[in-house]
Formats: sequence, C-alpha cells, structure tokens
Amino acid sequence: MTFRDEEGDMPKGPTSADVAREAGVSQSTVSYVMSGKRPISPETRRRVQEAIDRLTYEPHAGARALAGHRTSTIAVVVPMKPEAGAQRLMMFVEEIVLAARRRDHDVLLVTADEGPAGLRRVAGRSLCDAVVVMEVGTEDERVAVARSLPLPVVFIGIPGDSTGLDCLDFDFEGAGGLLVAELADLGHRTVDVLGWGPDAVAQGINYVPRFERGARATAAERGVELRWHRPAGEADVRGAVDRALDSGEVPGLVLVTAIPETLRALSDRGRRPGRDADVVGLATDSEAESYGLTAASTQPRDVSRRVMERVFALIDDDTVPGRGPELVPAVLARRGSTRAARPAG
Amino acid sequence: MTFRDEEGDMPKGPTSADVAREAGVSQSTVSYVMSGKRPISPETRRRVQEAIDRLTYEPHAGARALAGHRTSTIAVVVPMKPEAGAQRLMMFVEEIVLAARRRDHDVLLVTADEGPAGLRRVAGRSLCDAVVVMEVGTEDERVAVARSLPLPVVFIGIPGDSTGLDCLDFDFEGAGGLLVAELADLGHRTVDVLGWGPDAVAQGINYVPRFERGARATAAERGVELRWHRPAGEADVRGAVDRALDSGEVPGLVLVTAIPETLRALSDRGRRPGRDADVVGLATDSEAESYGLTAASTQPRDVSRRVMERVFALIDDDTVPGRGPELVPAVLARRGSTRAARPAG
DNA sequence: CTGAAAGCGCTTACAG
DNA sequence: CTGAAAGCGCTTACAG
Repeated sequence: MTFRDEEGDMPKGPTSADVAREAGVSQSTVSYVMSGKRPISPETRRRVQEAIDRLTYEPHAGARALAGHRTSTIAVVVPMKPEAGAQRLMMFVEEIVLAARRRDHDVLLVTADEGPAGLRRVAGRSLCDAVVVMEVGTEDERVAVARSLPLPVVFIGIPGDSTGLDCLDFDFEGAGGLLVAELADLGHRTVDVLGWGPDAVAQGINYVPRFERGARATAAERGVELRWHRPAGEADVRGAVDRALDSGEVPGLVLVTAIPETLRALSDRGRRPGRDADVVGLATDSEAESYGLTAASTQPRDVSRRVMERVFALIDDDTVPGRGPELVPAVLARRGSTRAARPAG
Repeated sequence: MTFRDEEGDMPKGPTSADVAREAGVSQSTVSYVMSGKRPISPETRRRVQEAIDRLTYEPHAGARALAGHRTSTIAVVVPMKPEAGAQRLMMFVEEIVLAARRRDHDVLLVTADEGPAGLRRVAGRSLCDAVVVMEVGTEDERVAVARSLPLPVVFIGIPGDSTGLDCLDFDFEGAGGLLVAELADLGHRTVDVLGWGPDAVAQGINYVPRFERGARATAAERGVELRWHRPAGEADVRGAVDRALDSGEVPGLVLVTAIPETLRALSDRGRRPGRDADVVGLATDSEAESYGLTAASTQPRDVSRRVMERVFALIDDDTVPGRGPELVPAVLARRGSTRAARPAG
C-alpha cells in the first residue's frame, strides 16, 4: 500500500556501531558478545543483548565475511535433472539446509551443470566456507578441482580415486548383498535383478558398480544365480519384467529403480508381490512403505546428516586432512505383504 | 595428495589491487572495467582483462556487497515438503537458478519452514538483493513482512490480498475453465472432477479456489453439471474414481492431482482413457506426455522465467512499485489417445 | 573484563 | 578517459 521507499532514502538498518552506542560499550564488545570469543561480564552482555533486540540488529553478512574470513555459507552442488529422482534429491537437500541452519549457516544453491567452474567460482569469490557436491561420478573432473581448492569439499558418492578425499555415501555394496541374501533366505536359487540402464552406467553414476559388486559377491557366496536385466530405456522396464517372469517359477526380483512401473507390470501379469513373486528393492523408507516392499533402505537424511557433520568438522578445524570414504550402513526393512512370502520352489 | 595447506598459510587469492598493479592501472579502473560503469579505453580494458585472466582474479563477494550495496544473490524460499510434488518444484528452482546465473547472480536456498523470520533474516543480514517466495498461501504471514522489507520480494502464487504486491502464477482459473470446456466439447453433460483433498484446502493452497472458480464458471456457461470428488486422503483416490464410474456412462474426468494413481484405478476397472473415459488434467508437459493426457499445461519453467524477469526489473530500478498479480496463461495440450475420443451420450 | 584502531577488498563520488 | 582516497560494517590483534 505504501511505497517501498517512503522517506526517500533506503532504510539503512542498524549497524554494530549503533548497537554499541545504544548499549554504551565499544563496537568490539558487541562483536564479542555475538561471537562468544571472549569473556563478557553478565551485566555487559545483558545490556548489549537488549540493545540488539531493541534495534533488531542483524550483522551485515558481507562485512562479516570480509573482516572475519568466513562466510557462514555452505554451497551445495545439485544435479537438477529430475531423472535422478527429484524426491530423493529434495530429502538430501532439505537435511543439508536444516543442518546448516542449526549452526546458523546459509546454503548457496549451485547447479551441477556449471561443472568444475562452479566450484572455482564459489571458492574464488569467497561465497562459502565449504561445498557439498552431490552425486559425484566415478570419474569426475570436480574431484581434481576440489583437491586444489583452499576450502573443504565434501562429496556425496564415492569417486574412483577417493584417497585423501572427503566423501561419503550410502553403502550400496552392502545393500546389494543384503537384497540378494534376503531372496536366498526365501529359498531362491535364481535371482532376477532389474538394474540400471546402460545410460546410468555410461554416465559413470558411481553407485552402480558398487551395488553390482555387492550383489555378485553374495550371490557367489550363497550359490545363487544372478540374472541381470538392464532396461534399454524407460520403455523397456516392462520388457525386463516379462523376461524375468518367463521362467515360470515364482520369481525373486531385486529392483533398483523404476519401482512403481515395475510393480504395475507385475500386477498386469497377475503376480502379487509376496505370493506370486518375492520382490525386494533399493528404496527410501517412504517408498518401501507405500509399495509394501522389503527394502535395503537408502536414507538420504542420514547421509546428509553425516555429510554436514564432516563439513563442520572441516570448517571448525582446517588442519584435518581428508578422512577418505565413509559408508552409511545399509539396513534391510521388511514391510507389508512381502514379509511372510515363501517361494514355490 | 598434498596437504590442503601446504605452505602453512592459506593461499589468499589475488585482489583487485594485485590486478591493478599487474596491469599498471588504478584499482578503480579495474573495478570499472569489470562493471562497465564508465568508459574505458580499449587498450586499458585489454591490459586489465589480461591481468585478470593471468591471475585468475575473482572479486571477493563480501567486499563487493559491502562497498556496492548489492550482493548479486537472490534468495529463494522453497517448501521442502515432497507432497508438493518434488519434480515440479525442481523445475521451478532449476529455472530460477539458471536465470540468476545468466545475470551472474547466485541463489541462496531458504526453507519455507523458517516462515516470516527467514525473510527478515536474509534481508536484515543483507544476504540478497531480492527474494522469491514459492507457493504463497491465500493468507500468508510472509506477505505482510514482504511489504515492510527494503528489498523486492516476488511471490509465486496469488495471495488473497495481492494489491501492490509482486506475485505471479500459472492461470489456474483459466485452466479450470479450459478443462471443463474441453469435456463439454466432447459432448459431456456431466463432468467429474477429482480435486484436491480437504488438507490442501485447509492449508490455504492459493490455487485451489482459483481453479475451482474457473471450472464452475465455465460449467455454468456450458450447462454442464460438475461433480466434485475430493479424496479424503491418498487412500481415497480409488474411491473417488469408483464413485465417478458408478454412473454407468462414459465418464468425463478432470484430474488435478494424483494422476498415475487415478489412471491405474481406471485401468483396474477396465476403462481405457480416450475410449471408455475422457480424461483431462492439470499437468506439466512431461506428465501429459507420459500419460497421454489432454492437459492444461502448467509449465513451471515459464512461470520461473517471468518471475525472474520481474525480480531483475525490480533490482535494476528500485522505484518500480508492485505491479500486482500476473497470470501465465493456461494452454490446452491435446495428447495421445484422448485426442479423438468421443463420448457415448 | 574492555576499548581504540587497523584492516579485510571492494565501489564510488570527487577531482582532474 | 583515469587516479587517489574515503568509506562500506564488521573482526581481531594489540594494549590495558
């Protein structure tokens, strides 16, 4: 209703000098009250705090960054391609923002398609104190750049060469093993895996080989035969299901992706998970819940939480060297009708 | 492989003073070369640019913000609840980031659950030059705060009282009208609308009443009877479909949400869209495409693009008053088998 | 436990 | 077309 600029000059907002004057102390005391970096008498602290509240003072972020050599900002590099599963992505990001806010930090959003240049930019311009890179590839240019930057970079995902790097991820290898073991326990001698398509493999998505390694190792151990079905594209998901069903037995299926589509394809062929098929998968808790799936649960929030712990450890103590890869354990969650399922064989 | 801090002191990165020395000009000239705010001789410009490149100089964002009174950052307030449709959300956000980057701006990510305090914080700390608030409610505390802030706030969505505000959105009222008209054109005298649940209504999601108003107006105009089915919850989606099908005729359905579930429910009852049912909906282009749906297309990218045009218009000229609501037109996209469908009646 | 002052790295009048 | 200098609003040695 009113003009934004009623008095003709921008409302400037109070500075720490204003607060100092109001509280009858020096500017440095105001600063130390806010940072807690030196002892302040209770009386002084109270007066300063009251002045801050009265003036609704907020420190100027840029001035603080310039003088203090820290921005209180974490940059996060996000792959903005919805194929990656927008929902999972949001869970990662949400927890990153929440963890940052708990430490009174902000989050700068950078898109992955800026590539290595994005890392150089946010570091060069002193836009942040640390950066989180989501979905690092097996071979990823950003890894080399990260090593050369003068600020901490934490990766979600495990690149091929992770020595001296800070990276962590859900334990996809363990997950692959758990899922195959689950079907083996149910009596299956043959397990059909509906895996990632050739595109995911080509992109160097780092968890694909790790999952497959874990599945293979356990299959070998348990004497189970693994049949891989890699849909050529989205359209081939049903085809892969068809192929798995054509053996005639009650199938044991491991799903790593395209879960609703796969379940629909099963249902269209009259197979009820838990009765006519044993279906387990790689899924978030909420996916497992809504599909009644036994799942090796990938919990984005847990991973993000650990990532942010690492980030702040590195910010707080910049002598800490890269701690190398850290894996968030896979947990098998049995749900819904799959639970008591028993195969025919 | 090397320690992050090899020489014992942080690599400081070149400053504009270094560039000035290297190019044999003053610091102010470096600044003016970068900003283009005053004429520079070609020869000087070249020397400075070469020095910048040679030193890989990047300006310190905080120093720039402090001296220049602008941060080159846009804050975006995002509802991090996946119910809102993570995929749509990502499309909005992606385009916001891209538009910001085109103008060499960065994006600060703020979660909606900070509420009005989040707006006060990013403004008070001078963390950004403008803020975009996604999914404003019909009654939303953030609107009043926005009016009082000394920087531009642009809303996605149309709040109840939008006078003097900068807000824009997809034209849901027009979309409601288009969809009902489409079914009327196909000969339907009765249209079943699978609408939002009572929770969405209670939350004050601003586009629900707008859509319903548009649908009702067109229904009255065309002499069509509207039957609303508001699923009580996710579990009731199939129930709503069942109720719509129980009339016995070839139904005309308008879907506003839960599209895959609804289509599955239809298919389970043996109804093929475009033959045994005419189905239209509110959807993004990619949803319409993959479900073969005639859709009033909601194009997040278009909306974001317009939002960012507004944002930069306000940043570039801070005397512009709030322009009030702007609606991005609804477009009806006919796709797949629905196209030639004709009802029995 | 507190203060006076230098300095962080830019931008922008002011001056020529 | 260009330069010298003030100043943006903080933090942090330095001093007491």
